[in-house]
Amino acid sequence: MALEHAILVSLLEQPGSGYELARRFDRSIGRFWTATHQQIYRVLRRMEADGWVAAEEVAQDGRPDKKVYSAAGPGRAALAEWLREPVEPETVRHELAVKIRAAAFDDPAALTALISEVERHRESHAALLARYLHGEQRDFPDLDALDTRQELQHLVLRGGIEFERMNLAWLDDVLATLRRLASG
Amino acid sequence: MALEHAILVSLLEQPGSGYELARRFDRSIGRFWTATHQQIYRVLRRMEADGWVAAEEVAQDGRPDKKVYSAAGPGRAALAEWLREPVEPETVRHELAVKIRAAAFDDPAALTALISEVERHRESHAALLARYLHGEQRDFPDLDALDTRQELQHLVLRGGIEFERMNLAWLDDVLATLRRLASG
DNA sequence: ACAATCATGTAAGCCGTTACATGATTGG
DNA sequence: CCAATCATGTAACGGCTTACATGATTGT
Repeated sequence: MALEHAILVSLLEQPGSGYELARRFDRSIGRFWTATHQQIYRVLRRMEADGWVAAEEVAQDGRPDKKVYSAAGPGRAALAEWLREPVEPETVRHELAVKIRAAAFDDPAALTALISEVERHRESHAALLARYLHGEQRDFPDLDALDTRQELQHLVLRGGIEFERMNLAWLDDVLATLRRLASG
Repeated sequence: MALEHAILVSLLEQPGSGYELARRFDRSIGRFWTATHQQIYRVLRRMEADGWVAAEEVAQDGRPDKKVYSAAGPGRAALAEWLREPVEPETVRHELAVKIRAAAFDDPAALTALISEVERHRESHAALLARYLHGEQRDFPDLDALDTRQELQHLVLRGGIEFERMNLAWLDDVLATLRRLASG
C-alpha cells in the first residue's frame, strides 16, 4: 500500500496536478510503481482530507483549471515514518512463467504460439532498456557530479537497467529452448 | 487474473487438496505466482462449479477428510485458450525503489535505517538463491536427460536463479551507494 | 501441556481495473 | 473536421488481504 508514498515522493520532487502525476506514473515512476489516473485522483482526495498534501487552484487560459498539489508537513512525517517501517517481500506475479509451465500440457502448436508471444515480450523489454539508457544519458550526463537526490534516482535507474538486461538474457534463453522443443 | 491457470497447471502436474495447493503456492509455485489459502479455496469452488476441476472426497484416518482436486477437460480447454491469448505487461510494484527515492527527502538517519532494511532484503534474496540452486541440484541432477515438462520447469527455474543473482548484485550496489552517502 | 500441522471456511474492507462521462483547446 | 491532449471525475465489479473461527492429530 505504498501508492500514497510514491505520490508523496513525486510531489516532493515536483508539485503537480493529478493529471500530471498520472503522466509521471505512466513514464518515469511507472518503472517501479504503476497507477491509473482514477487511483491517483481518489488517493489525492483522501490525502488532502488527511492534510498530507496541500492543493492550490490554478487558473489557466485556454485550459481547464487545475489543482496543483504539494506535499505538506503531515505528509512528510508520514513518509518518514513509513521509511522506518520494514517492507514485506514483494508478491510475484509472472504470467509468462505460468504459461511456460502450462505449455507442457498442451499440444505442440501451443509452443509455436508461445514463441510469438515471447518474441513480442522480448521486443518490448528491449525497447524499455533502450529508453532507460537514453534517459540515463539525458538526465545523468556527468555521473561524477550528482547530488544526493540524483544519486538515489540513478541508483533506482541502474536497478531498472539491470533488471531489463537480465530479462532480455532470460527471454533469449526461453526462445532458444522453446525453438529447440518445438522443432525436436 | 491467472490464478485459475496457475492452479490448473499445478493440478495437472499433481492433483491435490486446497490445502496442498496452498502449500505449493508457498513453496515452488510461489516463485512466480503467490496466493493465500483463502483465495485458493474460493477459486477452487468456482472452478468446480464451472467444471474446470473435478473433486473427489478422500477419507483419511487420523486427519480430516480432504477434497482432492484434479484438472478436468473444460479446465484443460480453458488453459489451452488462455495460452493462445496475449498477456499484458506485468505491473511493477517495487517498494524498495520508492523508499530509496524517498530517502532524499528525509534526514540522514533515514539512510542508516534504510541500510539495515536493504541488508535484510539482501539476506533473504541470498537465502532464496541458495534454495533455488539446491532445488536445481535435487530436481534436475542430469540436465542432459530431461523430458519436455522438466525442460520447461527448469527454464522457469533458471529465470528465478538469474533474477535473484541480478537482485543480489543490485542490492550490493545499493548498499555501497547508501553507505557512501551516509558517511560522506 | 503446548506448538505445529492438517484441513476448510466466513466476513469485512480496501485496492485496482474497466467503462463511461464531460468539456475545452490545439494541431494536422 | 477529427484526433489528441488537458483536466477531472462517477460507478460497478472483482481481486486480494487480514482477521477470525473450528477442530482434530502429531510431536516435543
